Parts: sequence; C-alpha cells; structure tokens
Amino acid sequence: MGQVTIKDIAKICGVGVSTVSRAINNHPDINPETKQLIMDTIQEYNYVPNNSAQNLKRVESNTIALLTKGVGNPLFAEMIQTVQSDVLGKDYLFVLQQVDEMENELEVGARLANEKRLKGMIFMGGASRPKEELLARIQVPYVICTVDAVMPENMDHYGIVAIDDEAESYRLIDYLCRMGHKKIAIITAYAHDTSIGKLRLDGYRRALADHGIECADSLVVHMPAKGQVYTMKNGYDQTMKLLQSGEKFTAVYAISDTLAIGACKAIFDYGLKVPDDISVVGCDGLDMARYYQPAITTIEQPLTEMALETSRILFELIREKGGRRKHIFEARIREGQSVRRI
Amino acid sequence: MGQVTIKDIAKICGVGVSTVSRAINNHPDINPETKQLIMDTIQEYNYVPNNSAQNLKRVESNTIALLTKGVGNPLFAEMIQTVQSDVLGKDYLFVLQQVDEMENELEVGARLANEKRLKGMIFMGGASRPKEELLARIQVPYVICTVDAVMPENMDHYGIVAIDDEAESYRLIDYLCRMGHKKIAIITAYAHDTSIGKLRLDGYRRALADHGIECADSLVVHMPAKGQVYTMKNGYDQTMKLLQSGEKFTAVYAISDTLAIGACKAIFDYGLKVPDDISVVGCDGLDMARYYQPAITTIEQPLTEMALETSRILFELIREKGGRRKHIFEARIREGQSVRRI
DNA sequence: TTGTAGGCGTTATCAT
DNA sequence: ATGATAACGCCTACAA
Repeated sequence: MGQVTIKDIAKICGVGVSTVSRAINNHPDINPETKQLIMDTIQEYNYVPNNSAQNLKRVESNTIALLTKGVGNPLFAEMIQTVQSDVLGKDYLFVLQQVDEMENELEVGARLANEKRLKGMIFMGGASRPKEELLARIQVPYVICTVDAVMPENMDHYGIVAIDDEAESYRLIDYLCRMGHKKIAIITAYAHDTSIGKLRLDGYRRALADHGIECADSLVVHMPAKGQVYTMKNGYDQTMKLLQSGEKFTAVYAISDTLAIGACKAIFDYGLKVPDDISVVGCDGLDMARYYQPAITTIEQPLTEMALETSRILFELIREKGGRRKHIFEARIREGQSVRRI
Repeated sequence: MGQVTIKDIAKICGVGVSTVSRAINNHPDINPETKQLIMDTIQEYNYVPNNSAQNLKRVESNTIALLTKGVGNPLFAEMIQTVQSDVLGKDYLFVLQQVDEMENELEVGARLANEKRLKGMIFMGGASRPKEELLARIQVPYVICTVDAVMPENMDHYGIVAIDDEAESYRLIDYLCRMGHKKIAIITAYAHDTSIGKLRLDGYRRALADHGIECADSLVVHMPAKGQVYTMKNGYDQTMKLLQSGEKFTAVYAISDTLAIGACKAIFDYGLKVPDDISVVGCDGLDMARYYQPAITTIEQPLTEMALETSRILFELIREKGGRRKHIFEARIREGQSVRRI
C-alpha cells in the first residue's frame, strides 16, 4: 500500500471516513471509544493526513508564510526564530520561504498566497517602495518587517514594523560628531539603492549638515556590483580600498554590523588601530558586534519586540479582515569600545 | 470572485478546462493561438494554479525539503543557499523547514514527507544516532548533511555527507601540541552530547593521549544547561568561568567558531591577550573567524562542495529509488593569528 | 453518534 | 485540437 489514506483507516476500523475525520479534527460528536480506536490505528499505521487534500477542501488553511531573501542574515535569523515560535504557539502552520536574490519577494508572495491559500504573510526585508501593481495582487494580510515601506494610499490589509532608519542613522552620526569626529566615511549599499541603504545614507547626510560638516563624496563608499551586500568581505574590501586611496578620515560608519566587522579587519590589516587611529560604528546590534574585539558601537534594534509585534499585527489583520497598522520602534545606541573621543 | 480558478479561465476563454491545463503545462497538442489567448487571460486575471490541487492530483510532487534546527546558524546558512540554488536549478520546488528546538527533526520529516508527498529530504545537523523506529517511518530518500550518523544496518535510501569530526578534531589538537601547547582547555557541548560535540571531544582526547599528555577533567568545559549550544555567549561565559577558576592553560579549543569568538572576548575582558597569553582555536571555518581580530585558526569545512554533494546524492537516490551513499569530506586547518608557538 | 455523498481545483484518459 | 469526465484525499452537510 503506497500511502495510507483516511479510507484505509476507516476500513480497518470498520467505520466511515467522516468518523475518522471527526476523530482527527477533534470534533465533539464522537464516541470516545471509537475515537480511541481510530487514534490507535492511526498511530499504528503511521497515517498522516494529506496536507494538499486538506488545503484543497478547507476554507481555512491556517498557514502563515514568512518570506525573506536572507534567512542566513543573523539579524533576520533571530527574528525568524521568534516569529516562528509565536505562530506555532497559536496553532498555525509556519512556512519559511527563502526568496532567491534575483526574484521579487512580492511576486513570489503573491504566487505563494494563491498556491497555498495562505492566511497571512510576513515580508522580512525587501524593497522600501514596493510596486503598487504587485501589492494589488496580494489578497491576504501581510506585514512588512524591518522596512518602513512607502505604501500607496489605496492599499489595505497590511502592517509595517520597523525602525526609523533615517533617524537612527542620524542619531549615530550625531553621536560621532559630538565625539569630535569631522571626517566620517560611510560604507553603504549600491548607489541606486532605494531601501535601507538609502535611508541610512540620508540620515548620515542630514546629521553632517546639521553639524555644519560638508559631506565629501569621496567618503561615501558604495558597493560596486550586484550580489549580497551586507557581508564582511564587502566591508573589508571597500574599507581597504578607501584606506589605500589615501583619503583622510577619523571614523567609519558601516551601515550594518557585518560590514563594520569587515571594516575593522581592514583597518587592522592596514596597520592601524581601532579606535586609536580610526573609530568604527556599525548598525543593527548583532551579537557579533558585541563580541568583536574591540566591541563595536552600534545601533541596537529591539529584535524580539519587533518580531512579536509583527506577529501580533498580522493576527490582528487576519482577525479583522483588513486595515492598516504601523509600528516604528525606537532603537538605541549600544556603546562598545570602537569609538574614540577626539 | 474569491480566487480565480482554472474553470474561470476556461469560461472566459470559451474553452474547456483541459485546454487551459494543456496551455499551462506546455502540452504539445494545442493550437498556438488558443494557447496565446489563454496565457494572456491568465496574465490578465492573475491566475495561479492551486498548488494543493496539483499536488493532490499529480503523481510527482517534485518537491525537496530541507529540515534543520538552525537556519540562522551561519555554517548552515551558506550551505542552504547553495543547496537551494541547485535544487531550483533542477526545476524542483524547494521547501525550507525550520524545526523547532524541542521537536525531533526525523519526526517532523516523516510527517512532512506524507503531507507534502515529498520527493526527497535533506536533514542538516541533527542527532548522530537517529532512532531506527523514526527512520523506518521515512519513505522517501534523504541525505543527512554535516553529521556522520550511525545508521541501522537494515536501512536504505539514504545518504550521508559530513566531515570526520573526530579526526579533524584530532588534527587540530595535534597541531596545537606541535606548537608546544600542553595545557589545552576544550569548550564543548553538553556532557551527555552524543553528536558532534562528543566526536570532537573524542578527537581531542585521542590527540592528547598520543602526545603523552594527560587529559585533565578540569580543562574539559561542558555547557551547563539545555538550549542553544553554539552561541558566542556560551563561549564567553564558559571561558570566563574557566579563567576565574584559576586553572592554568595556554590554549583553548572551542568546538565551534562562534564559541571561539566568545572565548576570545572573555580572554580580552579578563585582561589577557590572544594569542600572546592564551591561544585559541575554533572549528568550522566561518567567515566570522577570518575577520575576527586576531583571525581565529580553525578547521575549515568545504561547505560549498558538501552542499553540492548533498544535492547530487539526493537526486541520485531519487533516480535510482534507493541505495546507500556516504561521502566523508576532508577538512583542513586554516591558520589565523590566534595561535602562538611556545 | 455515525455513514453517505458531493465537491474543492487540478490533471489525465478518453472520446470526439 | 479540444471537451467531458473521472479520479486524487479530505471535509462537511445531510440523512439515518
């Protein structure tokens, strides 16, 4: 027998399929003894309901999907963990969908929602200006996490959980300026980035302006090509290039902690010291930054709270069949030993 | 209209459902013009075939699932990426299933295989002595990656891709001994660990023995409680405890790079220097170890090759409907600056 | 409390 | 080349 089905179980137990179905789904109208017999048989024959058949029939699929391009991104990894526990705790199925770097997460999401008749979706990371045409194709509630996406006016049934990247970036640069730094380099995303990279760059520019410091183009370092952005290797390579260019600066702002670690290593390899010669700050508040030597001063996001809020909002949207929610969290500077007062 | 179905498309185009199905699935017997009309309509109405219905009907589900407890584990993250690309490239669907820490991955796998009619599975990490009773429940081919699991004699349709943890551990300790170290502490998993933690500890013991060094219990540090093992925090806490105990040692072997980073930080915080006062080695070959300051000497696993081999073996098992495969990769020592000759 | 039957959306087998 | 129709495994009225 290939796969045990509900019919097999019914036949073995000498009952109808609906009785088996009742047993499985904890329906009230069933004789406890019959139920016990059925459950035992299910155990014995190792029967598992065919999920496809259930989904096909059920109005409620009870599945939440989380889509992201970076399951490996330590920033996301921690939040995913939290969201998953929360979702499973609410007796929903949880599907983690890694989106290929070349694909559009909304496109994949729209397809997935149909295919699996999802109850809700979470997008972790992604574009900050999602295309209206793609959003329109998504029929289920969803929450965009970690990106304060700019949403079209007429959109509905969505939530946003993020920090104010521009403002937090500003806060950090402001801090550096108050520490006496004037020549601050930034290691940021692609030149044409429209997401977090742009926002953090904007904050950097505004802070410098407010301190009356001119923002030299030569100190703004973009990633050169496509591919994974927030890697230590990128941080290393770009910082090394900057050092070798002979450009003078007293601090480096890497827009992620991973980049910051690469930056530190480049400075050490170049024969200089952090923070004695050059100060380094990162962003995100990863564990890694805390355990680096020296510990890297960074912007710490309240990851657990954000993850829980994401889940909370999603279920609220599901329950109320729509609406718009937005929660911008406050981050804070976590001081390490990577910044020197000058 | 709630969800557009194949019937709707058929009706709109004035054709039968089977014709639409033919268009979707690139069947030969169809008029190119009709096909074009159908495809256009599908585009316009944003129709997506219901995956559940397809799976229910199809003999072949063409889905591969990867199960792991640590999507966030940087060691796994990279391999997952590689496997996913490879699987998608072969036109299979790829499902990433994060297994909750409290669950048994084989149990979840057995269930998932039935539910989704999987074509094959990959277990990344997990128990090194899987229960026969659970293995027996898995009907589809699978590959266990990164663990050289001890399999029951009568098992079939599985593959194993791993390194020889005991031997590689031996190699590393042997290296330390040749560098003149005699007092080598080890930061390892739970005392009752039967998986990678045990194997690496065994290698450590054997290497010391071969060098005529007594293995002091006081230098073997186990994790105290349940929970995530391979975290920087654990490495930090345990090393700090060891330092404060007053025990003398010249080197620390942390059985993962994450633990090693925590160990380094503890040493620095204690006021000592790596490698001047204490040498540190890790294991796994993470990027993180390379960019740490000082770069941590570690055992580098050929992650990409292992990931590709995992995929290759799985498809071979699928094609041939069974068999047993095993590929133990050779790792190598990647020298950093965290070890001093004494 | 239990069984029968219809249908969920799709694909495949027949006819036509 | 195309359309009707029978499954796939399950859930759920409705009937008994």
